[in-house]
Amino acid sequence: MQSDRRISTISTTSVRKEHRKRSYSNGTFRRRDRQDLICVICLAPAIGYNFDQITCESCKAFFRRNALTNADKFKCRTGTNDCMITLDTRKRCKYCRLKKCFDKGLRKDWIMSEEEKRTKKQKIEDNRRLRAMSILSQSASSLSVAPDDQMLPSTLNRSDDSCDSTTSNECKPSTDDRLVHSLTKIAERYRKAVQLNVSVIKGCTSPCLRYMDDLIDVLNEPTHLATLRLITFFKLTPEFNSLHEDDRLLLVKHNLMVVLGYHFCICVDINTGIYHEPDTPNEYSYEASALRKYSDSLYYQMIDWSRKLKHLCADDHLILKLLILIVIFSKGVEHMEPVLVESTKVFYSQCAFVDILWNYLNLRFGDGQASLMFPHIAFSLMKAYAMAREAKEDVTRQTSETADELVPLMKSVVLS
Amino acid sequence: MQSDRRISTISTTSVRKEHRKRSYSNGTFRRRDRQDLICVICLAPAIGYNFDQITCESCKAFFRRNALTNADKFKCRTGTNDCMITLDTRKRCKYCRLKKCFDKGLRKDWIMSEEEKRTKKQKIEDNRRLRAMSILSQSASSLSVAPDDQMLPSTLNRSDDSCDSTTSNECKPSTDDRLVHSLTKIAERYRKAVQLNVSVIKGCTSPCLRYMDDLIDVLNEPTHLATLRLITFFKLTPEFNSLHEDDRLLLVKHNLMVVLGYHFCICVDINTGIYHEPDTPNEYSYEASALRKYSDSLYYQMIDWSRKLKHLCADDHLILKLLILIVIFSKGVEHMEPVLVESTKVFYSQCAFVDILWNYLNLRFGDGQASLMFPHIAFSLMKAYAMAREAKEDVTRQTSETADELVPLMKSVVLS
DNA sequence: ATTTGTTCAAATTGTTCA
DNA sequence: TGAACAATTTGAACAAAT
Ligand SMILES: [Zn+2]
Ligand SMILES: [Zn+2]
Ligand SMILES: [Zn+2]
Ligand SMILES: [Zn+2]
Repeated sequence: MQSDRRISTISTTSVRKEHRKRSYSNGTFRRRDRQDLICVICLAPAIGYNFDQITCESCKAFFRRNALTNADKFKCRTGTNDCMITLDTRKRCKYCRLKKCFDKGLRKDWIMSEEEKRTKKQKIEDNRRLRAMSILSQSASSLSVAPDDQMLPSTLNRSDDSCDSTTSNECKPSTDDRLVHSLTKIAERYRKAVQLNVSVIKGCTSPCLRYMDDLIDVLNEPTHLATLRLITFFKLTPEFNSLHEDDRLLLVKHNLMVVLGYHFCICVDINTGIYHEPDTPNEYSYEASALRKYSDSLYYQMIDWSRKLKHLCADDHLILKLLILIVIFSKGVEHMEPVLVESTKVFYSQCAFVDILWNYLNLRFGDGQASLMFPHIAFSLMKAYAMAREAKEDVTRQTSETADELVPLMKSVVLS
Repeated sequence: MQSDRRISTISTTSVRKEHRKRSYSNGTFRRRDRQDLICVICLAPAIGYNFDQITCESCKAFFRRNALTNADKFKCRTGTNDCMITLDTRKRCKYCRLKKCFDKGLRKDWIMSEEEKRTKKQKIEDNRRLRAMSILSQSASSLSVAPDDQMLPSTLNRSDDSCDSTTSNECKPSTDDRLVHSLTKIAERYRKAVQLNVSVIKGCTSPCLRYMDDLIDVLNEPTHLATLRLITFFKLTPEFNSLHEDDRLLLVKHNLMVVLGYHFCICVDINTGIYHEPDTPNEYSYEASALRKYSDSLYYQMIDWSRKLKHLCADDHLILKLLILIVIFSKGVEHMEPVLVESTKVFYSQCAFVDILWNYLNLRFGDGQASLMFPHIAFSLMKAYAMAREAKEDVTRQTSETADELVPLMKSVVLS
């Protein structure tokens, strides 16, 4: 009101700000206006704000293309430097069109720099990969099994358990029962996860080896199937499925490669060198040596690591499945730059499964064994992370040209 | 309303506007219309707007060719000055055809002037050359090496940069480590760049001199290869590759000739007078005296300059490579008319490499030496720019007739 | 040989999509 | 928001008629 006299300089700025505020703070206002917006440059029907002013698509593109080029690149065609710019005339004088853009307050500093463009591109690619993991977001009920919402009873928050040895036997069977129940659930979920994801490759009735020609095939077939199954396994695990979606994506992205190592250990038979998902009699088997497609080094490391791990846990798949759950809840083993939304929840979930493992080890191998085994398990875990990183590097190196052939989900998993 | 008296111009304009509006404000209308447009001049099927009216191709060409010629060049064939102009009759009376063009509102001021035509032609030629440098635009990843995106840690802002592998002592070795790391990267990139561009001329197994007949050959063979390698070198340098494309092109266009001087210094052996890219045992050598093809004067200057520079930097190629990087980020040493889009970024990149050079000189020759050497380096640089300009003049002079024989990329580089 | 007509190349501009 | 695509509009170059 009192700014009437300051139109030329001040008002443009404040009007611009006003626009901004209105357009961003009040969605309905903006939407209502949408229908009859007109471009401040050429008066054509406009689509919304571009570079801080309401413009049509073409003026938006024109500005983006020309605002950063040298001012003296254009010359007014009429020599007046004041050509009228309308829908009809906007093509006639580039100089005046651009001048009007600046006069009307289109901001060239909003045009993305190369740097920003690259960042954005990267982000888009990331998102594309995350979206490939959208099965993570689909509701568990879509898995056509009744999802058991029941979190496993953590034996952690036990006023009882702390008195483990002190308090006597009456509370002990209760704890064991709970443990067995938890373990049963976990085994059950894994089984379901396997069943729910069947190979698209025509099965075979009798045991049958399938040879892999190159790394892409390894990744797109057995590893992809394993990934689907593992993700389903996690989705069937309420502690995981109840996490914030961003966290689920992040945890999978960062840990699944390691998980795949443990899964390999579940599937591989060291003696025969055959890789086969247990309890899937009609599915193909693969040669463990297909891992050579990553690199010979990785293959030998994986075999060696698997042998040791199998020995350590007496080839008890339940332990491996627990380790898988523990791994998937890991954060920060590698540097996990983006922070988790609910990192505490993730941490406690992991603790719960560590606790279950601890108790199971003591139950299975005798009291006190867990504490003896944990250091080895931890060491094995470190090794698994190292191999996962190496495997990713192998993939990155080998598929730099052919990354497109990877199914999108696997891109998310195996590329950095 | 008050413009009644100006019928002839205004009315055509408003009619035109009507056309325009209809055709542009309604996409479907326009598209449907495009099929059966008819020329306002001869009623033949038309293609779209030409000089502001819908015309056929031939009337468009006719108008372009004749509208700017003297009006009285033509006379009406029938003397009526009102011949009917149709598809069949349009050829009969040029006078009336042209008259109808003006009557219908074709605008002769939309025909490009000679000046504009020349500008456009120049632009096309420029673009053709730029496209010859399209290797600058191709993504670095297409170079089939993993592009290391890692900018060199400027020792300028030494705050973070997690001590990569050295958990060692204090700050000093960390800085040195970073320096060594940067230098290693640079040498590595140069090496890769050389490897990635191999001569198309059949190599030789044993050292073998290749004689140059004339300047064109010099430019098209060894200089072209050197150019390709240097451009690749820059592309492998993230600080360069992340610049705005326009800037990359501009920097190369303006600085590459100077860079080629430093590259010559890397390749030449003053004592033997042989020019040979280091570490390419199977490639031809050339006589340094091939520079006489530019001019004797330039040859002597180059040899003298190279000798001094080699002496100054103890023939340390790493220093020369650093100088090359510093040069490519130069702006305004010569008058660089068009302003860079991201000139600040360019400036800081250059500073980073100057910094690296400074530290390297102190490291290699002893603390405090850098400040003693820099004036000489700066003087040498001035000389290099002077020679580059002279070389360009030599080329322009000598190839004025035969410029077509130059490979396009070299045209961009050596023709001002 | 000139004029006319057609086809082509190129830049610019506009639109759609994610 | 930009990328990628499609359309428009210009002159050049060539082919065809006068
Ligand atoms: Zn507009
Ligand atoms: Zn103008
Ligand atoms: Zn016509
Ligand atoms: Zn006539």
